[in-house]
Amino acid sequence: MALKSISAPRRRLADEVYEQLVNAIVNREIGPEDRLVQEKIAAELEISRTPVREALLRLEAEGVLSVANSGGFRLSQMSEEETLQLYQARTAIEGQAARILAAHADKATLDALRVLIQREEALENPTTRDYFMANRNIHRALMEATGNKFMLEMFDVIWSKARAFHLFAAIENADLSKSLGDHLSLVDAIETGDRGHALEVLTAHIQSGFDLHVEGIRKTPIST
Amino acid sequence: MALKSISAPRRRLADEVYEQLVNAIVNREIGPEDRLVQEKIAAELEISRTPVREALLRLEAEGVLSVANSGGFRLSQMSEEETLQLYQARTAIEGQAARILAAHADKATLDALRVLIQREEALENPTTRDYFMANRNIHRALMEATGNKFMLEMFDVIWSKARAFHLFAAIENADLSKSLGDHLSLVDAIETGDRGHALEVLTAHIQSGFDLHVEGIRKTPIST
DNA sequence: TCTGCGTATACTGTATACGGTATTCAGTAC
DNA sequence: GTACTGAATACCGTATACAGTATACGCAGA
Repeated sequence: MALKSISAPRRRLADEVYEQLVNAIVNREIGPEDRLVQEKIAAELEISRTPVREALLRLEAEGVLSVANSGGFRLSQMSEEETLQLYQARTAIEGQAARILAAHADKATLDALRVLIQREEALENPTTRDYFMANRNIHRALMEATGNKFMLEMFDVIWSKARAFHLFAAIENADLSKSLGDHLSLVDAIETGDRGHALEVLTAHIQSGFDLHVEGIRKTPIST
Repeated sequence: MALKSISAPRRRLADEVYEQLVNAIVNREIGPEDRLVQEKIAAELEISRTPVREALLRLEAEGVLSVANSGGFRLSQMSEEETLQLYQARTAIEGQAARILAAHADKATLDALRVLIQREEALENPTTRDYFMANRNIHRALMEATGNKFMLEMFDVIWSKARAFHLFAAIENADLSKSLGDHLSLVDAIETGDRGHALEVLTAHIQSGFDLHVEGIRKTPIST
């Protein structure tokens, strides 16, 4: 019979709290000055402390929050050095994906990627957030094409941090708007089947995003 | 004054439970047939369900456990396909580390690595677990040398899974014993300063571990 | 013996209660 | 005014209590 698994796959209140917190952080409703206290949040949401605690602990484990000296949690701040490291990590994951695709991907997969890229890049009156999402969707599609669930997980972890710390965003704004079509040439590089080449092009692509990010602050290449 | 910070940095009961569970899994005291139920574990450890629940949920998030159909948690099984993917992920992280080191590392760092490798490989009457730990320590030292905390985190995630699922172990047994000195040549490859070369040598090293692993089962290269 | 339904129970998620610890603040001595 | 001490309090971690849900089991009817 066709009626299987309507069940939302185990929805916990903690998940809800988690999402609300992430949204609040992304929308700048929670600033670096705010102290997040279990009881306060629980009262605000009119639930008990238990799920709130779970959500906060999860965010702490992910490195988004850290314990404040006087109780409660604070947004962790990401230093410039750490930003660099996050870009390096991105290169590790996405670069390997490019290598895998260069070696394995068939034409149909690559063409599907091209279609998706063109769709995502066709933005009208885009906000910064739209740019972020489009860029993320494109890069995530590349990851999905490899079919590697662990690497996809890591991709999501990295981009969650980016979102929480408002990275990969302002940058990509400039990037996407002025170098539209860049993503298509990534696919071209993959299609050559040359793993090394695909890796270098992907690395350069991410590097250019990073360069825009630190422009005027300092000049350090990501891996090279 | 010299009396600073005795404080154990926030020890929670949940951490304790978590460790005990991981140990039990690694030591095969928990098999794929066992069902892990919050109340049972809590009773066994003579604590309440709250910290137990937290630990179980964490292990679920890490993919080590999954919910059993009739309540409780089970060990998740890793398929051969997933094993391949884990090796690919390993290549992504450690390969990028090799690239970074090839570009940046100074001689002192590399020499320190060489010393560590020789120390770790000097095993007497080693068990499989000893092999695993030595191999892990060596590879982890490479990661630490890059100074990238995100990549180090991902390394730990990958190797935790490996430990929980008893991977990277039997394999490395043969690997280490018969190709002692392989790790030193990794450092040599890095010292050439050629990023591409370093990456390829590292990839080949991991590939050979994987090949041993699936030998006689099937032949699929990791990324190529 | 097999099918189907109803009840028991097993286990979870959420709420609440309790006890401890660390920070803060006020009061007192200098 | 400054420095120290002690009480108040704010917050957390753990235990326990409660309620809902899904699986298992037994019994009635064929």
